[in-house]
Amino acid sequence: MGDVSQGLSTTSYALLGLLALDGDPSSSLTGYELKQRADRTLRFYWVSPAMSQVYTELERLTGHGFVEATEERSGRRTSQHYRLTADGRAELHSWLVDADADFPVLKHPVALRLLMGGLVDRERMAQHLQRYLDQLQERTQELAGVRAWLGDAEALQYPAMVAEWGLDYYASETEIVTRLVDRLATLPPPDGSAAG
Amino acid sequence: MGDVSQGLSTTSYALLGLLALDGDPSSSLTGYELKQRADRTLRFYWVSPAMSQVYTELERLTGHGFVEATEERSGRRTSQHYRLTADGRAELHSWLVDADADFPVLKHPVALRLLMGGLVDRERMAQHLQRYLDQLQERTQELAGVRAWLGDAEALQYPAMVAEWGLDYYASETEIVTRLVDRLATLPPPDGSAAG
DNA sequence: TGTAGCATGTAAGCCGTTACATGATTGA
DNA sequence: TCAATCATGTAACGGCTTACATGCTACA
Repeated sequence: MGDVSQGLSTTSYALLGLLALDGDPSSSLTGYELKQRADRTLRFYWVSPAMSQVYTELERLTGHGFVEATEERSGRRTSQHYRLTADGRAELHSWLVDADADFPVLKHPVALRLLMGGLVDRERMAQHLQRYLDQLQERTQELAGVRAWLGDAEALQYPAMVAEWGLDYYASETEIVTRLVDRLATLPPPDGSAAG
Repeated sequence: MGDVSQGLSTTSYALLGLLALDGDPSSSLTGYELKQRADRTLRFYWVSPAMSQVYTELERLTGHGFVEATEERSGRRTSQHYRLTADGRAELHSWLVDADADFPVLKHPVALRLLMGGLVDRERMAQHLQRYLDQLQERTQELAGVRAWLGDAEALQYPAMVAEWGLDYYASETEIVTRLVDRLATLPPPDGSAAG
């Protein structure tokens, strides 16, 4: 049973986790609903996979026996509802317990541009950072909405903790970038290196 | 010439940027050296591509005319040294100026596990977080080394800024996670939800 | 003599995206 | 009746990794 324990991608486990988190154990979700859950939480500190990827993963997980589908019908429209199996729950549990979590990977296009700040004028770099600050604010509001929606129920205390972690992170990032903008403004003149 | 301006991946631009940053404009790097530069800086806020990927990108960039290779020979060993072309510099510049930078993507396996913290016992989660704190400290030391190595030369002030950004981020993350560990310790009992 | 580092590549394959294709249901 | 949302998939392809393969050079 447990011999395929290393075969799943992290995204697979993430989706398995979303199914496990969804209230009572007998509840089931469509691929579409799962994608919505992912958009709501997963995307802030992992990725929200594309719809097509969600369906692909659900099929893979079904093949492993970690989820099972039941076809439901309303009118002439059928949809697959997926539910975590006991095997799936065990697999998820052993992943949570065993695996050495990788160090987080940050793909930060803004930092990447700042690295090469010497190639463009300061104003332009400041604009990039300013735009990033705006985006950070948007994101913060979105995540604050998620946090509020999670409420204070004990069943959701871990998701709530993660959401707060994200909010703390955004706050810190906002501070850092604000300081960077100030610092850019008081930088010594760029000595004309911007030319090719 | 400029009609392929949207064709490069961010990693390509990152490598182009490393070539541009490498001291005097006439300097050139081997793929191997470029990979070392990437390991030193890029990996903290982007990714350090695999060797094979570095060579692939260099070939692609050569095809676009953004870098050019010269074969150098020492003993009976030959190696390709790559240098940014004027076109490459222009391409990089227009990317720095034009492109709307994407919002950063964070792939955070530790946060992902904490999300499902309710499925395992608190001790286990605390151990994950503690291990993450240790890794953060290692990373901080590595990045502090990079920051020191960059020095205070004006030519490297932007890379230095980015390194400091990273250090601030690690410091903030360390604080947040430390608080989380404390909070886990004082959490109400897990009410036995860990069973299947 | 042998190992670590320098240096370059090819092949296979996974993960994930975008684009495309289809059709039902709800509500304005 | 039209648009938005629900719902499900396939095809093509890009980016990146691991594993494999090769050979030189410096040094202990």
